[in-house]
Amino acid sequence: MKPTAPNSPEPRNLFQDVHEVVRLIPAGRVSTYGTIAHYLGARHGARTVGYAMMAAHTAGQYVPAHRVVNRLGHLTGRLHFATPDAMQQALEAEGVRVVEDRVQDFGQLLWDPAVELV
DNA sequence: CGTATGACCCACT
DNA sequence: AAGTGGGCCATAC
Repeated sequence: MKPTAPNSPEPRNLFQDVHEVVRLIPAGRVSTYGTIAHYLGARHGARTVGYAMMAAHTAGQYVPAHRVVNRLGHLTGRLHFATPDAMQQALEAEGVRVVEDRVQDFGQLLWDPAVELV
């Protein structure tokens, strides 16, 4: 990869934090980029969270990126999965109803780490 | 080494 | 009230 700085034993990039938070999302629940970003303390970091999702496949651990949607409950990243329907099928497999790439009862299924994770 | 791109959200005019 | 631009991190060429 790339040689890290001599004083950086653990490069805790924001991407790593995002990946870890996403991994904490329980099955059957969904979260949003803005919510995670806000939890990390980055008001304008929502975009960075989205970038982290795309780079999720670079993480050593599995990241349930299918449980992360935009604030509108829209499956924005469905085209980035192995198949266009992989995200929707994964959500439905967990009991999440998805219609036209839109999560039903999104407000109820929304998982906020700052609230649920106390 | 510098430039460009990529799953978004909020604030301002 | 609606529309537009700005702000952020990391990786690849």
